[in-house]
This record gives sequence, structure tokens and C-alpha cells, in this order.
Amino acid sequence: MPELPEVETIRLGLEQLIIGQKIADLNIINSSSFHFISTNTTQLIGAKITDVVRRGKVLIINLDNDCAVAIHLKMTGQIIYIEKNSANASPGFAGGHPNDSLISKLPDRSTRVVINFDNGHKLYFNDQRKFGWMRLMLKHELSSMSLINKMGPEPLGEKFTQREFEKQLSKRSNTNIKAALLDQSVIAGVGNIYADESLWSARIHPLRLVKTLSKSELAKLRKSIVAVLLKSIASGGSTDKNYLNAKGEAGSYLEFANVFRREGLPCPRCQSPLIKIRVAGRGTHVCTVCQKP
DNA sequence: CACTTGACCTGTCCGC
DNA sequence: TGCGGACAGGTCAAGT
Repeated sequence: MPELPEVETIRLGLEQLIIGQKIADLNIINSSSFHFISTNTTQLIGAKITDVVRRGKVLIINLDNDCAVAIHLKMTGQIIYIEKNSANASPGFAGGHPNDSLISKLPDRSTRVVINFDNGHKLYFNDQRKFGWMRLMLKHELSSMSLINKMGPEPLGEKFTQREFEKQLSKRSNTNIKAALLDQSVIAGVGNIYADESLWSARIHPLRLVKTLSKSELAKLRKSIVAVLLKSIASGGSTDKNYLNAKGEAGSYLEFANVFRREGLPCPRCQSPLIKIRVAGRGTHVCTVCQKP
């Protein structure tokens, strides 16, 4: 379930851990978890990592040649970096690895791919449900990948203005607002957790049709999306079951969540019990007093 | 065309 | 205790 804040947290971690490192070899344990798009392993071996970027929920590791590794974690994917001999204090993890118990367990049965660096450090791609993927591809083909070229604006980017938000939503005017927020071509990176949290914050019921929302409601919603995403990044993302950052650490945002996975508990604003319904095929958390249908 | 639903997977939890 | 089934949700293909 990694959404924008979780992928961004991983990106921030990888940025300090793997830039400049040289890839020695690749161990593909589950073949459907790693795709070669107009490429092969020779383009990976010996390449150095130059930078790590993100587009929506997609993580992109750029190499010092014409290739990049694109990664989608879908629901249960993890990208975890482990240093050689990391049980001992090492330069990257003074005092030991933040999650020593994890190290002794990797690789485990959810490990799908391992990237080995020439210094002995490793990058694990774990994915319990095998929905996620890594793709070695040519950089110039990244922007034409259908997933990316259809993506809407980055909600934390300068182009995510009120005018742009309204324009994007007008593409889905006849559907409910929750389905629209989950549509990556409307906004990139919002998933189930942050759709629910943003709608609660803006006091909008998830089933409201987009075309019935007033300008002021849409303004409140846009601000709520930005605020919720920023707060989650500051908390290291949300760990529900599987999510861990690049160092193997959980995120704490769910401690601050107002509605997500809180059905039966009192609404933090009005104290009436939160309920769980199904919208756009997803479990959806709502306060029907604050968020009028 | 616009929108909704099912498939892809595996682990966990619930009821019997 | 064991077993079947529901559930978790991101994206794409198929269906309405």
C-alpha cells in the first residue's frame, strides 16, 4: 500500500544510501518481479547509481548509462538496503542497523530480487503478493510508459494549483470524489489512506459526485491533500502491515490518522462513531456527521 | 466514451 | 484444531 509519502520516504533514504554505488550483479528470485524493457543484464552490471527520483508512486533509480530502474511497490513491496556485516556498527548505521532483527531474516520468502553492489552491500526487493515490479528500461522510454505518461500532476509540485485541480477533476465529473482521487491520471500518488484522510479533513463525503462539489469545497480539498501528504512524509509514511523504509524502519503516520482503520472509534472532530463503507471497490472510512452524503 | 468491476497474489483473520 | 472464505488495495483489462 505504499502511496506517495511512503515512496518518497524510501526515495529520501535511498538518496543517502546508494548514490554512487556500483552494481556487481543481480539475483532475480521471482522472474515476474523483474522486467527487462528493451534491455538486458549487461546494462545493469557495472553501472553506477546517479540519482533516485519519484513520479507518483513510481520510484526511479537512474544509472550512469542510458538506463534506469523503475519500481512500483503496489501493495506489499519493500525496498530495503542492507550493508555488508551490518550487524556490526558500520559507517552508514552507527550503532548498528535500525532493524537488526530484519537482517538475520533476509532474504526471506517474500524476497523477489536482490541487487548486489560491488562493495558487498545489498538492495532487497521484497513483495509478499508479487504485484510489484522492477523494470530495467531506457531512460528515454520512461516518459512514454503508459503508467507515467497518463499521470496527473504531482500534488506537492508547483503546478498543482486550484485551477489545475479543478481542470483535472472535470475529467471525472460524473463519478464520486473518492474514485476521482484514486485515479492517477487526475492526481499522481494519492491512494486509499490519503484519499480518506483528505476527504475527512475537508469534510467531504467520499460518495459525493465531483460535479456537485462547490469551489470552496474543492479549495479545501486541495489544501487538505497537500497538508495530509506533507504530514505523512514528515512522519516517515504509514505502516499498516508491510511498509518499511529503505532502512527497514516503519512509518508512524497512522498514529496521527483521523479516520483510516478507525471504524467504531469516535470522530476526532465531533465524537460520533466513524464507519467503514465501500466506495470505488475500496474500504472507505468516514464520519457521516462531519461528512454529509 | 465514461465508468465500474474483476483479476492478479499471498497472508491473516473470522466463523463454524 | 482445521478449513473455507472474506478481506486487504494499485493498476490494467474486460465488462456494462
